[in-house]
Order: sequence, then structure tokens, then C-alpha cells
Amino acid sequence: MTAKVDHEERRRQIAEALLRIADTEGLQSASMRAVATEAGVSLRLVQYYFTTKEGLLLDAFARLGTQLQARMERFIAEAGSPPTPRRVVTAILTSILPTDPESRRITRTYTAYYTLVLSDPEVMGKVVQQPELLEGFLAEQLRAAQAAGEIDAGRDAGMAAAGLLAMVNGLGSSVLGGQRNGEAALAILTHHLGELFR
Amino acid sequence: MTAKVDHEERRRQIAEALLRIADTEGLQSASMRAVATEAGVSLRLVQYYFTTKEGLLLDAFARLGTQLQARMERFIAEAGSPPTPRRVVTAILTSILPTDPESRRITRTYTAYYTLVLSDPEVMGKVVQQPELLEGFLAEQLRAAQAAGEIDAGRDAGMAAAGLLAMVNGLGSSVLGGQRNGEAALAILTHHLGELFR
DNA sequence: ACAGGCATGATACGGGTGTACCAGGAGAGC
DNA sequence: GCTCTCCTGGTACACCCGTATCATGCCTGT
Repeated sequence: MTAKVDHEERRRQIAEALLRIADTEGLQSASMRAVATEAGVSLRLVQYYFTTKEGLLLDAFARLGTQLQARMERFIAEAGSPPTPRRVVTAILTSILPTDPESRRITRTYTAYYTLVLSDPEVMGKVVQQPELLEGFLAEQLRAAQAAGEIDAGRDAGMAAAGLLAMVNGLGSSVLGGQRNGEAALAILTHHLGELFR
Repeated sequence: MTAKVDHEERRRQIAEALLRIADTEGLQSASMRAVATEAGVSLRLVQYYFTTKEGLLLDAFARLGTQLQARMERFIAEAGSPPTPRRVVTAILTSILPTDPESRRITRTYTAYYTLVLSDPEVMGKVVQQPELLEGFLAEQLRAAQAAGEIDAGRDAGMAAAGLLAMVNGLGSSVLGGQRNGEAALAILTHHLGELFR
């Protein structure tokens, strides 16, 4: 049963090659052959470790989600202490915004997958839907801020959380589309956070 | 010089077939042959009227932009009289949100093009960038509302306009992604508009 | 030492892609 | 009436795609 090579390591190597291509050239350029070349392995190997292309796409997407979550947790950890609701919310939303190479890569690749899901709704069910969870967590943090008197108690936390998340998504799209740079987007986000917290 | 057939009409027919496919199956399914079949013409005709595929893509995109603009103007006209800044802003943002079949179609197709631009930045320059114009117009309306006392004068109209537009984009993505329906998105938008206008 | 199975390489197959080429019909100007 | 230009159909070419097949190495348990 002892494998000669580290299966997981090989899978990771190949899946990350896929993500690299999806970032630089888009998902539609990520053919099996291109992934194999990018990963420095033969086409047969890609087929061996991920029987079908759909399997490869799904596996790589799961890894992308893990990467984003790790980034968010890192931003929260670096948000300063104590981790007040405002700091946590700011950290999360900032981590999503494409302001540095890593977040640009993650956002861009997410967008590529998003389009894929739109054109092929079948795979949508196989994709873990975590934005709802994130939105719920944000709303929770906003309510905590209300309890601490940092946000006007008359506000609807759920609406505010949904609006903020949507705004960050939209800002990310505008950055990727070249409409403005990351700093400008970040400025808009922090401005609205400043309006919300008083 | 008298053409036997109406060139513009034929081009429109073909370009709209492309847009129909982009909506239902995604841009990557919009091959020359598929467009020809959808339009009910031969492949050769598509080649004849749009020499290259890029030409067809660009032409169809321009038509899509025209359609969206027409929709926005229709919404503004139906916004009620007098056309106060609040009514105009609400009309514009609502028209973008994918709440009915037409807006779903437009939003979805725009998203498809957006991904295309991301993966092939060369065509980005050939695409008319109108979001900046729209954002400026929105900011103008918000300033007018401030002058009329409908919005707190302390607000930054530019920031608010950018935030609203980004939010609507993000909300649209969430609707298309199946995260929520159009009414929920509309509720979130109107809630934030209610917070802004007081 | 040997059998068995995991891991890898090379290559083939059927299909879809954008584009190019060749041919012919139909109306207009001389 | 002839020619010439605009328009249209059919088809071929070269390429890329995902997947399947055949063959072979090499490590491991006995």
C-alpha cells in the first residue's frame, strides 16, 4: 500500500499549476496539456491523478478556497489586539480586495470559476457555497459592534453585511477590470466602514 | 453600390444570435458555427459579415452596451415625475440589477465579456469603458441631492457613488450565482438608498 | 527470486475550432 | 447582352481538445 510517490503532493503540484494558468491566462486556457506542461509532468500523469478534467477543476477550486480562508485568517490575526468587531470586519473585507499579488491572483481565479459556474450550472451544486457563511459571520460581528455601541443600534446588521460584501465584490471586479487600482478601492471601502462605525 | 440585402440588418441578426448564445450557454460556447446555426444562416455568411471572430465579438458587445443604455433610459423615464435625484439614482441602479429576464440576460452576458477581457487584456482597449461615465453621473446626482438637502452635506458624493455602483455589481453577481434572488438583492439596494437619503 | 500492482510514457481517436479557398448565382452598368 | 461586382454555399485545412489504449518500468511483499 505504500505509494512510491507522495500522491497528495503530486496532486497539489498539478492543481496549483492549474490555478496558475487560470490566473494568468484564464480557465479556458487551462487545458489538460497546458496544465501538464506547467506542472512539468506528462499529460498521462495529470490523467492518472485526476481521472477527468472536471475532477481536476473541482479539486483545484477547493484548494483555492482553502487559500482564501488562510489569507483571511492571517489578516484577522494581524488585525491588532484586541480583535474588536471593527478590526475583524475590516480585516476580512480588506483581505478579499485585490490589492496585492496574492489577492489579485485569488480574486481573478475566483472570477474565472464564477463564469464557469454560470455557463454550466451543474457544477454549481458540487461547489461549496461559503459566501453565505461569511455573510452571516460578518452580520454577527456587526451586531457585536452594535452591542458595544460602535454602530448605531437602528441599523440592520444583516443588510449592512450583505451590502458590504457585495460592495467589496464589485470593487474587486472594478480593480481587475482596470477601472481603478487597489488603493482606490481600499479607500472606498474604508470610507464606507468609517460611515458605518462611528 | 446598392446592396441587395440590408447589411446592417443581417449584422444585427447575427450579432444578436451571438448574444443569445452568450446568455444561455456562455461566451465560450459561442463558436462561429453555433452562431450561424442560431442565426439561421450559413457559416460562410457569418464570416462574410464579420471577417473575424474578434470583430463579431466586439460588434455584439457594442450592441449589448446600447441595449443596457436603452434600458437605463427607459427606467429613468418611468421613474415618475418630477425626476428628482433620488428617483434617477434609484432608477439607474435598479435597472442594472438582474431582477427580470431582460436584466438577467444583460448582466449575464456582460459578465461573460468581463471574463473574456480578463483573460485577454488586449481587447480591453477596444472596449468602450463607460462605467466611469456612469459613476460620474451618479456622483453628480448625489451632489444635486445634497444641494436639495436630501442627503447629509457631510457625505462624500464620489465615494458614495462608487460604493453604490460596486454594491450593485456585487449584488448582481450574487443573484446570478444563485446566492439570492432578485427581490432580495433589490431589498438590500433600496435599504442602503434609504440609509443614504434621509 | 518472483509475481503483482502501482506508476509512467507514448501515441491514437473522434470531435470541435477559426479561417481560407473555390465555385457559382444574381442583379447593375455599359 | 455582356461583364463585373456583390453575395452565398460547400468544403477543406491545420490545430487543439479530452479521453482511451497499449506497453513498460520499478518497487514491494513473500
